[in-house]
Amino acid sequence: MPEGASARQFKRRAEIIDAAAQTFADLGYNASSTQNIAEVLNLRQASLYYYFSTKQDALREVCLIGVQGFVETLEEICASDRDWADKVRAGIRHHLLPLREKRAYVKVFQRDRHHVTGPGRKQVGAVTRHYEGLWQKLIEDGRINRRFDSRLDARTATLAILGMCNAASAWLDPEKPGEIERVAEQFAVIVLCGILADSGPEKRD
Amino acid sequence: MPEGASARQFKRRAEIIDAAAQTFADLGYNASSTQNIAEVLNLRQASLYYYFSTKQDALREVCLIGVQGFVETLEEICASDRDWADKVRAGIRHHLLPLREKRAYVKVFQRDRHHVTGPGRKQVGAVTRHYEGLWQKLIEDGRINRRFDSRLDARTATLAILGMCNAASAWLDPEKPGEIERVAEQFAVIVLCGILADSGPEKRD
Amino acid sequence: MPEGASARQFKRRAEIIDAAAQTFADLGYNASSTQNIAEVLNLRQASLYYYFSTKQDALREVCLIGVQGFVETLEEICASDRDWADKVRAGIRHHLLPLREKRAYVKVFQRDRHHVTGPGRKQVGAVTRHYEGLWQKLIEDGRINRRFDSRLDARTATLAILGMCNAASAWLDPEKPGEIERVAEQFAVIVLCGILADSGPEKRD
Amino acid sequence: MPEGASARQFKRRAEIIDAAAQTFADLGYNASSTQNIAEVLNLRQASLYYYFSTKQDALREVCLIGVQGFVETLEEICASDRDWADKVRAGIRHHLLPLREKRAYVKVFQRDRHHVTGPGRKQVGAVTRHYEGLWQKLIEDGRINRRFDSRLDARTATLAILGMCNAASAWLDPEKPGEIERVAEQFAVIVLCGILADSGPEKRD
DNA sequence: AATGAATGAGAGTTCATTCAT
DNA sequence: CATGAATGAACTCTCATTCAT
Repeated sequence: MPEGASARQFKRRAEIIDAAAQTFADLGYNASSTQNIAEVLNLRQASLYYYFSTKQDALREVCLIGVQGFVETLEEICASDRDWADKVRAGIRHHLLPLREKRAYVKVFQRDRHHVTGPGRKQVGAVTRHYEGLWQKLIEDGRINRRFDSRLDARTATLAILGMCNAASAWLDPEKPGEIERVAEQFAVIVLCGILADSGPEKRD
Repeated sequence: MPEGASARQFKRRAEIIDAAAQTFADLGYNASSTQNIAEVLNLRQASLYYYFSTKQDALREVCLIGVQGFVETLEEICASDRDWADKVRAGIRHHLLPLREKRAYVKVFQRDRHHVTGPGRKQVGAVTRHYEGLWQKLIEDGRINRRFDSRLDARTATLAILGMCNAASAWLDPEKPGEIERVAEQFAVIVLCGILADSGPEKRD
Repeated sequence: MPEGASARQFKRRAEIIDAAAQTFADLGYNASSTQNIAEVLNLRQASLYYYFSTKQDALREVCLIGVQGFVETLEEICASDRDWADKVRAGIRHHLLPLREKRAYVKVFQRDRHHVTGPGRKQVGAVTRHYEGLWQKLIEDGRINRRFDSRLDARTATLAILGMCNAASAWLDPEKPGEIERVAEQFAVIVLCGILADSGPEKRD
Repeated sequence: MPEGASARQFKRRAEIIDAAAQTFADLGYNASSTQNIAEVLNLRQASLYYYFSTKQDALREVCLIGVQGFVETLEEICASDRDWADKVRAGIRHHLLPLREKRAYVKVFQRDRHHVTGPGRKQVGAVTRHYEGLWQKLIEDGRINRRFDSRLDARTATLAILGMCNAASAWLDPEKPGEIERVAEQFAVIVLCGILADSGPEKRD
């Protein structure tokens, strides 16, 4: 059954890339040797090259999997007819959710994407810029529609939100049930309302 | 003039470490070769070892310079008798200000500190934890004193703020006059008040 | 044939260590570069590291092979019920015999053992001390049983004998048939009877 | 006073060479760095080159000092009208005596002389061969005159004696009063009479 | 008489990669 | 599929040596 064989192959390949992602996430791309990856898999170094042709290639693939879905999801959110505040809340939530299924990939993308060279570089860069652009447009639109504070600079706010969210991949424990949702909600509250308490009649700050 | 000689030595050494910081900041610690550093200085690679004994050592020194002052400054801010909101605002501001004078050092500290090994590792870790602890206490105290939102989890808020601020070292242009202050103020507004506009009588969110 | 493969591996590794032993014996450990070793084998220098992980490691292995058997053989000799003189004679003989099969290893052990560092150091030191101890006990016992001269200091005599024998690895030509046995016998005569001729009735010296 | 200055210079130079000898003796020539030597003297590395022009040069000088006197002393002994046994005894004694005043030099000569290259090599080799030749002649003459055992091979016996004596530089403690003389006497007894006890009427071995 | 600064050469070691099996 | 063996390139680090001061 060639199909079954192919499926098995496919799965094995995924395991290899998974090990690469894990290793890159733990040690960083440059500090990871192919030896490190092979050890995780109980494989000899040379055997890896049956699955990818270059360490660089593995990085590119890990990064691409790491961004996969971000753009589409955010586009859907933006296209929906929710309130802007809700869009931001959902945006944050869906920025963190992938940590559950592919934390290593996301982490590697965020930290090591700059080490992608060759043709993959542009691709990765383009996706990144596109994603940031979507966020920026979301903020900007919300501001123009007077839903967001008029003093805001959309780009700066975007980078603030993304900085906040990206850092989470370094400390958030995705195994802990409900943790991702909790953190996402906290982030959303901070971003939307700030940390100041509503202090009765007096306007804040 | 022995003093002049010693001062010259000191200055030269600073230049070397500066080049290391610059290189690490640009390429990342592991992707930086000592050769790269030497080229910046118009020096042969071997000559670097007259100034530091190990690439690791250079990293350690860069990282320590990179954190220098953060703790002290934040301690002063916390100890002052300002309002909590002002403390947070000042904290953010002084987290970004060092980017002006030693951006490379700060960036390296933030991104490559985990690659410090040996005795320096503990030192760097301790400072980092101390700094985070100060922030967390600041938030927590503000919350207990009902100045900050009671729904806040202090640790999560802390990591949110620091994530936001740290990311700035990757994109903020410290050469642009007033930029740091502008970004700091934007961050402060977001963190304190959120991005929502005050929309008249209706309470937000 | 996995067994054949394994045997081939084993043999190849032995060749590598052999080349290391040869090179160390010729130039001394510190004056031998891994390059030197590689040249003997018609291999690129980097390829050596497929077989051992460190030059130090190679030295350790060479040294251990160099001492291998000495202790066991001497123990057997001591345990036999020969006369003490015969034991000494046999001890000398079996100290020299290994030069035939593994001269380089023995030479390296004798001259460069002090350059073994790390965990191997203790091991090598222990074996050495054990071997010396056996000799010393042999001499001491012979003296106590009035077979050896009562004026002897066992430790000094031991070191005298070993010094004499060890030096042989520097000049004795083990290729020459019968040479080892000839030298061993000469040494035994000297050690046991001294060089003075029996001059009739008058006692010597 | 130029003479006083010159004398001081001379003395200083001797100190430098002394430090080199000490270091070579402790670590071996190849494992000794000029840095090691400088440390002993509380001097910077570069300063050494005021006193010798090359590490090789230092080795050559140390070696030459290490052999100095051996040939002359042995020649005198051979030329004297003592009995052959006495000559051997004196030869051994005067082979060990220099350990008292210049142990490091002797040790380096014995172990590292082969690392002398260039013009010094021949010189060192010639002295060595001359010294060995004197011993060999001494033994041979004794044998021809029926004072030494007729079964002896002079060359082998020579190398046996020298091996025994040379090894002493590795373990003999020259600080201990009387130790050198004691060891020399033990060696002489062994070499001349052997270790067997005189067992009454029955001839030994 | 000594030093600070620098350098060229080379050493040991690591590593991604290849290829025949 | 996987491995053993090998390699070229690069890297960090050491060291003897030089030279202006």
